[in-house]
Amino acid sequence: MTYYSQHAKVWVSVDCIIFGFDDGKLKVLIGRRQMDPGRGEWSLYGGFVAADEGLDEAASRTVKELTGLDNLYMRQVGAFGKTDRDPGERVISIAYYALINVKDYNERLRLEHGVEWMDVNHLPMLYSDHNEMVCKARKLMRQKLRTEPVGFRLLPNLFTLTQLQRLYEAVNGEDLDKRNFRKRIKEMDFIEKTELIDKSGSKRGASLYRFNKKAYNEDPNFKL
Amino acid sequence: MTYYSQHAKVWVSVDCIIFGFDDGKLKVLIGRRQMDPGRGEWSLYGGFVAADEGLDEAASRTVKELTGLDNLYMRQVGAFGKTDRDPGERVISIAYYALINVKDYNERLRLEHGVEWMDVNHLPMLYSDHNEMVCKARKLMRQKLRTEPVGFRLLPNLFTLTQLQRLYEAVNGEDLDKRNFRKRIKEMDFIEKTELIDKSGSKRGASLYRFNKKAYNEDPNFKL
DNA sequence: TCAAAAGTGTTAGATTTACACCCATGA
DNA sequence: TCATGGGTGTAAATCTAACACTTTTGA
Repeated sequence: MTYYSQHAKVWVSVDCIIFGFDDGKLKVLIGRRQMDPGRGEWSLYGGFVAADEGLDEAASRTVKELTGLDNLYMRQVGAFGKTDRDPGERVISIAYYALINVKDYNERLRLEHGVEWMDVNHLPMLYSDHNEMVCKARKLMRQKLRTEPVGFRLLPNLFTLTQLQRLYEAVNGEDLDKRNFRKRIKEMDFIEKTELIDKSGSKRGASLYRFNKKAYNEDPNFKL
Repeated sequence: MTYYSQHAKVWVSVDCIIFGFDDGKLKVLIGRRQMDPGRGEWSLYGGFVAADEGLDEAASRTVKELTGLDNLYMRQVGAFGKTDRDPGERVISIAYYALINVKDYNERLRLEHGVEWMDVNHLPMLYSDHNEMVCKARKLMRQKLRTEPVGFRLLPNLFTLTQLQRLYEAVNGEDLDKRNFRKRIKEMDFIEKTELIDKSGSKRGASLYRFNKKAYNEDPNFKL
C-alpha cells in the first residue's frame, strides 16, 4: 500500500473510433462534445473507466451506451497520455476501434446522441488528440482487414461481391481489379454464395454471399 | 472539474520489454521483483507514471533508470487493464518495448539492478500479465522489423551480414537462405559495406556493414 | 592440411498484374 | 433498345524459393 500510495493517481478514459461503411465510403461516428472543456467541438465518443471495470469492458460499455450494440468486433488502438492532451485535467485515454454495420444502428438512437457518420477522409479538426487516434485506428484496422476476415463486420450478413470490393477499396484507398478480386474470393471457401439475389443495386441483380465463420475456422486461409 | 471528479482515479504504470540480441538468440531483460505484492517473482522492469509526465516519457525514464541508455528505439505495445491484473491494487499498465545493443549495457549496472537477459523462447512464468505483454511486444516488434530498418538497433554499429541474418532468423523463428538474404541486402543501398573486416567470427574474416540512416531517408525501400 | 565460416548466380515455380467483352434486366 | 452493373479467363511479368561449390586462413 505504502509503495503504491507514494505515487499519483490519474483519470483514465476510453475513446471509441466506430467505423462504418456507407455510400462506398469508410465513415466514423463523431459528435459535438457536450461538456467542458471543449464543449461544442467535434469529438469521438468516450467515457471514464470505472474502478471495478477492465479496459475492454469499459470500451464495450461505452459503445453499447452509444449504439445499443453488443458483441462487436473491437480492438485496442493504444494509450494516449501526453500531459496536456486534455485541457482540463490530466486524463490518460485508451482508444479502441469498433466495426459496425451502419444499418444496425438505430437512427433514432443516433440522433438522440447527436452523433453522425463522417467520411474518414474528410474529418474536421477533432477535440484534443482525437485525430491522431483515428489515424492510428485506421492503420491498425487496415492491417487487420488485410490479414483477417473481419471486413464482413462492416457489411450486412448478406452482401454482394461488388459491395465487398467497394469496402476494400475504401479501406485501402485504391481501386481493385474486379476480375482479380473475384478470383481471390473464389479461392476462399468460407465466403459462400447463396441462392439469393440482390436486385437493389442493378437491374440484372447480383448474387448475395455470406461469411461462414465455421468454415473459416476449419481452413483459415485469408489474404486480401 | 465536477465532471471529472465524479469518476475514480487509478494508478498507471509502464512496463518495459527490453529486447537484446546475443548468442544468436533474442533476449529480454527480466529480474526478480523487489517489492510486494509478488516479491521474488520474475518480472519486467517498470515504474509508475508521474502526474506531470507523458507516457512515452515515463517509459524512456524507466528504461534509462535501468540501463543508463538514452534515445533508444521504443514503441508502445498497449494498455493492460484487467481489474485484477495487479494483486495489490487497481493499476493499469502501459507496456513499451525497446531495442538495445546488449554490448551497450554496462554489466555492473545490470548486476546492480539484478536483471538478466533471458531467451525470449524460454521465459519463466512472469508476474501478473507480463508474459502476455512480452508476447504482444514480440508480435509488434517482428512486424516492425519486417517493414522498417530498425533491427540494426539490436546490433553494434558495425555488423557482419551473418550477424544480421542470425538476428532475423531469431526474430522470425525460421532459418533463411544465405544467398537469398544477401541478394536482398545488396538491393538496399543504405546498408553499406565498409572496408573493415571482422575476424572474430571466422578465420577468413567477414566484411563489416553499417546502416546509413541518411541514405535510407532518401530512398526508403526496405523489405525483409 | 583441414575445419569453419564467407562469399557468390541461376533456374523453375508461384504469384501478381493487366486487360475486354458478353449478359440480364428495368426503364 | 439501351444504359447499367454483373459476371467471366488468359497471358506476360514479376517475385520467390531452392540449390552447391570455391575461397580464405588459423589452428
